[in-house]
Amino acid sequence: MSARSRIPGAVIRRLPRYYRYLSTLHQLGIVRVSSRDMSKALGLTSSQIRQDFSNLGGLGLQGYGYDVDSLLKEIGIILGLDTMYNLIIIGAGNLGHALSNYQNFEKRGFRIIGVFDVDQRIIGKKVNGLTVMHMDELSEFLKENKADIAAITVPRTYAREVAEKVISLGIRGIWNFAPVELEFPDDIVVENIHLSDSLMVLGYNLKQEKKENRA
Amino acid sequence: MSARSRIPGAVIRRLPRYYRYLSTLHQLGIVRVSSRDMSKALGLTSSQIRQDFSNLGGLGLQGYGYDVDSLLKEIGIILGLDTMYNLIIIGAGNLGHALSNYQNFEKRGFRIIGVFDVDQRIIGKKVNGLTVMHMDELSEFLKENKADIAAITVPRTYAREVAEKVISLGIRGIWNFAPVELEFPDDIVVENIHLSDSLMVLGYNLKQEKKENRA
DNA sequence: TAGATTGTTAATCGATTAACAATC
DNA sequence: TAGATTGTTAATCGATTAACAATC
Repeated sequence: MSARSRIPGAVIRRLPRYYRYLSTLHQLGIVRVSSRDMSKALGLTSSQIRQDFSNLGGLGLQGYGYDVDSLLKEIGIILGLDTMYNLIIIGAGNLGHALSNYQNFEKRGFRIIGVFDVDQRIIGKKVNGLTVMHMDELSEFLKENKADIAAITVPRTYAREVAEKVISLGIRGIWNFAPVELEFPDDIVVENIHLSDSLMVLGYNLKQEKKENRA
Repeated sequence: MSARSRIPGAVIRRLPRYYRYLSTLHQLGIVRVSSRDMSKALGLTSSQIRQDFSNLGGLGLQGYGYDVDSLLKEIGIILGLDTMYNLIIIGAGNLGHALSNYQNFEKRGFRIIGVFDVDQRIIGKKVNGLTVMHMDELSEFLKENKADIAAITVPRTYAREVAEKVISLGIRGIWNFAPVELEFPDDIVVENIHLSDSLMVLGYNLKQEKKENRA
């Protein structure tokens, strides 16, 4: 059991942010960074940053700071960006289209290998070089192509059924965009993107902000 | 200072989920629900659910549970779903398009009133009944139309500049989809949707899951 | 060496869970 | 009344911050 297997969830969720910031520094040719520098740029305390990196193993050097390149590389390894994951997208509506066309994912090791829908008007059309297939072809497709993650961008009412289907076909990772809670056995990993939830929280915070300004 | 102004952030983030679940019950004609019922459906402890609702004010009834309709209504009020917010979308790429076409937002009190871009090939085209305008028209547009929130779906490198622009024109809410940290004065409210961050966390968790299964 | 900055320990803060008296 | 379930208090857990000795 390596130290890494106990990295707190809160830390893991910050790693992509560190990774992004360090990538920028790397591109700018900056070779060294202190927790204080990062603290200013990211709006976290330097204490938290050191605590976080300490969880990943001693990656810094006293009196010097952190070496940008090796820190970047290390975080990349922890996040598994050196691994290639295959994705399928279920639901070729607007959001499904948007995801299919997103170039950023490939750079991080996520490759979209198939897009599925049930709407005859879309099936056969091309999105980002991939032909949209009918859901009925999914089972065949997965026999010949290994997929790790299914992005679910179907309407709310179909989300559960679709998720159960892909899981029964051996997929373990669900990236859910439908506004429903999907609960599955522990060996299934689910990440939710609830757009309207986020918008509601934004609305709430705006309202609070206004109130405080009046007070 | 009402009790509500001190509702913890962690609770607020759960409210949309409660709201969604209660809406479903309402549609099914269910009039009553206990914290135990909700706990099973949502995968939270009943203790947490009672604690959460207790923060909102005593909304339940001992020995009975919660009245679905009044709880739904109350959470809606707290989240401000009775208020109408106007949104503009900056960046009419795939994601901007997807957001523009999303019908769900309007139901929750968020109305899209304008879509902007700088690409001449898109400007003038219609998305969901709105004509895409050039960024140069933004200032004029905002003089005649009040907007509360700007959704930023431009490439990473333009996100900061765009955010500063809309803030200078009086917008206080930023819904940021670009993979950058946007830090602003306290009176600006920012919600981030970092798609690739979420995907990286999903990848990490999948990897951990595999490891544990081997162990 | 002197100065800087990490890594770590301890203190604090906040969020979750457990337990149960209050009460419908 | 007896049974059920809330609301609340106290205990626990986890995450953040503060402080500083270790050390480059």
